[in-house]
Amino acid sequence: MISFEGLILTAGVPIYQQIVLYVKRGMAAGTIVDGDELPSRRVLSALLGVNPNTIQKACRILEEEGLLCSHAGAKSYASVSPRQMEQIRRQLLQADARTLVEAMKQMGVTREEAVTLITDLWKGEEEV
Amino acid sequence: MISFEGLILTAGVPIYQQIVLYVKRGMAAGTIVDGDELPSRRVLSALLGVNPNTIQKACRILEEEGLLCSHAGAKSYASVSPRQMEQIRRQLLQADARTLVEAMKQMGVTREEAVTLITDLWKGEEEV
Amino acid sequence: MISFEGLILTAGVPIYQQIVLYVKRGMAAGTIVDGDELPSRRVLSALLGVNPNTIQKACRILEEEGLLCSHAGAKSYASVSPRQMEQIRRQLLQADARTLVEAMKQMGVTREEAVTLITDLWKGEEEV
Amino acid sequence: MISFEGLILTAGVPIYQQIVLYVKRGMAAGTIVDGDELPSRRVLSALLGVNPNTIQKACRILEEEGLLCSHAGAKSYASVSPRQMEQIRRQLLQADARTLVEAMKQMGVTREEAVTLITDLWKGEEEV
DNA sequence: GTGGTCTAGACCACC
DNA sequence: GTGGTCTAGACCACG
Repeated sequence: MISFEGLILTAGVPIYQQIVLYVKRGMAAGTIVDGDELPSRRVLSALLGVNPNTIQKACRILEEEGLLCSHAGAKSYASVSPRQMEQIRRQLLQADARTLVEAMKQMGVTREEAVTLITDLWKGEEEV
Repeated sequence: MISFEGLILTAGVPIYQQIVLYVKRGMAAGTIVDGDELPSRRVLSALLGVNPNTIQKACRILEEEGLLCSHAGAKSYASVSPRQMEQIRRQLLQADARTLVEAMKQMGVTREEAVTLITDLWKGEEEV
Repeated sequence: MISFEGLILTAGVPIYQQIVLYVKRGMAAGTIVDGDELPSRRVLSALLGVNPNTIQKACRILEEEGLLCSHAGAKSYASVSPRQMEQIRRQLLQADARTLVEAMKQMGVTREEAVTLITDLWKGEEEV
Repeated sequence: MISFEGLILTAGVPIYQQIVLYVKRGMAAGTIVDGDELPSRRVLSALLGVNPNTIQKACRILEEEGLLCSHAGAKSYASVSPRQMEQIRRQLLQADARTLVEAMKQMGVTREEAVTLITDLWKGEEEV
């Protein structure tokens, strides 16, 4: 069963997108593997405190991308091949890193400063 | 005069937020300093290819945060003290870095791998 | 025993409604008369390839309208008086005809054109 | 401006489908021609007493079928070629007539009886 | 119990 | 003012 404990919803960005991204990142990390069972719409909606319809939209998108397999009346399962996993991982890493680099450069931060900032934050979070 | 040449609008996220963030990052970088003049609503609207109302909304937000000083019928000027600049810089850097670290960790990326990814991307962009 | 051979399920409209309508039309046609036995839930479910719950819902509606008489653990029988049959027949015919006339008129079809269309289609189906 | 006065919403069938069908029938009848302006979402929603989102869904479907042309911030216009009009007309007429013939046959009505029913109803409505 | 759809109301970007 | 999107709640068919 896929766990959504680590998902912290942020205001201002569409909820269904956050759910889709969370699942994709889990697949990229290997936390979510092929055949994993997804909690039902109702359970997930209660767990995240959002409307079942919002969950449904996220699931529909994942299904259209071939990452989720769901049939009426039956449970839903993750459907991700090693090839897809690798592709997702690369895409997400590139997108995240690129966003940060763009922001840093625009703020006049040097590469060394950026790396220091990242490593410091990384260590700080590990202590928590 | 504040330049908006580096602003590349991304689809999916509110335009006025992108404008606000662009100005804030410029202030954090020192590119935009206290007293800098903002292009008129009309000019900016034409420059970015967006609706004047959208520009107006971004300006209103910046004004409410005390980062823009505008009087009716007159030009608008950046209003940022060294103390504000430092605060904005720290906030934005922390936010961006934290977002990346969270994403990387969720995807099971090690610190070394993340740093390598960042530095590589940084160099690659410099060549462009 | 009531036959359901002629029932062709259409997607998009609730199945239980289609079943109810099929039975009513059979009563209006005299194909289904008072005392006729209904196949069991299980058999009907298998015959139509539908969930037993859906069959159950259709039966409940017919029962509430007094057109079906079923006792726990026993078979179900059609319960329709000549008066009811005539009423159902008139209602359904009027409803169907009215729907068509409305549609035709809205599309600017003349009465002659409509009659020709109907008779042609009628003959065409008889050949099949 | 396209008029929706003749649209009477029926319960049990999706509202957006009824709206789509109404527009198509208008095109088939020549009542709605290429370039005709559609009332705004808000106006239509108030006129029909339904949610603007329901109107939006109907419009989206019409747009996907190439029968409506709408741009953000601008009015929406019907977009139907003579060829499309003829095609729609044929499809709708066939569908409506076929539905009626099936129903009538199932109820054991003869062709003559059906035609009489239709013509009588047609005259009756004309008097109204 | 499951997933899927329809209607509803609020918000956003744009003219 | 316009069209477009997101979230919400109720309902349906199904296993």
